[in-house]
Amino acid sequence: MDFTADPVTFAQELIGATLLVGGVGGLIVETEAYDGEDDPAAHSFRGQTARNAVMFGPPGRAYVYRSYGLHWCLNFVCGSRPGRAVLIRALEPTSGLDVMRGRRGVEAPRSLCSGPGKLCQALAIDLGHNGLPLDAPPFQLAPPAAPVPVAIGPRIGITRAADLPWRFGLAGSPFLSKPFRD
DNA sequence: ATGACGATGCACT
DNA sequence: GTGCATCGTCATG
Repeated sequence: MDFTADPVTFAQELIGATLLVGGVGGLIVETEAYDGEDDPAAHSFRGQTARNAVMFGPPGRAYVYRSYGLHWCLNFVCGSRPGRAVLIRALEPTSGLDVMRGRRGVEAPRSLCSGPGKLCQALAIDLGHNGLPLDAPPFQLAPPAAPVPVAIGPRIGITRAADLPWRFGLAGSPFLSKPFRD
């Protein structure tokens, strides 16, 4: 995977890619792009801080942060300029289903990783993963085996720049955090 | 030192 | 569809 691609491009390229953490995970079916200091919704919009420092480091690392005081969210730092990242929002579980069921406390595969906080719980991602390279254990990342149909829509859960169509998903997938409007 | 506010998920109506 | 848990981070004083 080309981590130097800009986030809007990279977020689309990630749809259909395989993400495993410690052998547990699945196919990436939903992502969002965050485009640095030009993007009012990005954590890096107001410059570098202790929390978002990883976003200003080299691409190809994991940026992990806590959301609403209780969930973790996973991003892939990317691009040729600092402050860019792609939020991983949902997976189609393919490996380690029982492990994920145990961590999540739910049975239905479609409820295992259908949201940024859910997938971090299912893959046991926390602050300890912040800054780790994505091309080395415990991470395994592989591009899509074949081209996939990508749906496009506005990003979720933000108040600024909420109109930008920077959410991407596997068209028609039942594993999305929320369906796309056709 | 303090206060406002989330790149959410879940239970409940 | 609505309400709320829950706390780190950041801007402000």
